Amino acid sequence: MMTANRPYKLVLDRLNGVGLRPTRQRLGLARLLFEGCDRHVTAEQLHGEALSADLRVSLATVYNTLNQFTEAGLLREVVVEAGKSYFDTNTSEHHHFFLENTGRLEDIPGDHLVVQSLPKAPVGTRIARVDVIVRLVEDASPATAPFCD
Amino acid sequence: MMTANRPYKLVLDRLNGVGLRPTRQRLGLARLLFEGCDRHVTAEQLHGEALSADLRVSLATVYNTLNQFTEAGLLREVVVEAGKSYFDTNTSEHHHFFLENTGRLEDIPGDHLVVQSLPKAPVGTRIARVDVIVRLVEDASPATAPFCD
DNA sequence: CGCAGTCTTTAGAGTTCTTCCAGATTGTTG
DNA sequence: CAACAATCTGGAAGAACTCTAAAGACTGCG
Repeated sequence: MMTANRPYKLVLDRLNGVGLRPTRQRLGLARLLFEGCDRHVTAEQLHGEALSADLRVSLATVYNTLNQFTEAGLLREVVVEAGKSYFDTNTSEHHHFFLENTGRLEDIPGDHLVVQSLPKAPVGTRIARVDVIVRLVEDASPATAPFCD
Repeated sequence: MMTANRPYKLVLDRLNGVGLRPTRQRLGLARLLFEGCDRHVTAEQLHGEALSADLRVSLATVYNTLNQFTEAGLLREVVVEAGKSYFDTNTSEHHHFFLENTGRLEDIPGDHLVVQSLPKAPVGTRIARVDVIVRLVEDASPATAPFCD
């Protein structure tokens, strides 16, 4: 009853949890990012959404916030195209489909993909992360619209 | 005996093979790229090398050439960092180590890495390529210098 | 060989994405 | 609520890349 009336509560806790001051801008952006299903956004996209949602925020702040959230482990950066960064709200270990035609990025569901027999890291280094991008191109038939992005 | 005295012959054939006019610039860049072992370079890097090698060529031409070689299948583009493109002279199917500290990109040798149980592509699409990046960070001990890049 | 005619190259301007800056604003703490 | 620090902002700056229009270099044909 109470929580239902306080939509900010969840994201607020999230910001406090990582020691980021809960400003109007950060709260608003966090709601856009974390309320609803997993998302993959660029800074420009998120900025556009923020303006549409009547959240006055500058592009510089969107960049700052995305980077801070990423450092704090709330987001994960995914690089698939030169000169563009995507931010993924799903920080668990998983991989991606990238639709080259449209620039859409999607999680590969479940554990449908396994990397077998990882090579050992060269001397003096250790593996920090393994990224797999499955690049897709549009086929003859039109794709169905997905729920999330 | 003869071929040993004509170092340009191999790259010349290569350019002719893909229908690119063998200009001084393209020949020079092709030699830097394809004579010697497999390489991973950025446009700026290659431009620097060209100048050091007394090959007068503009940065715009380096970009043009790298893109043309890629379209022709002589190179493969690899994206690992936001806002930077690497070009790989090894066009066969393989994956990469990326050393986050230094920005070095290296091939993962042999078939030491296998992607198991690829998910099926979403309706209306088909898989064009699968990229695997194993991201490394430097450990305590210093890494040994590699032969190629 | 020589000269169209076409393809390439080039310097510099332009684009896009992102970060930096310095001053104004906001959140927090006592 | 004052004071201090953290944050936000628009605009300038930067990095990587592409575009443009004019000059230069190959190639094929005569």
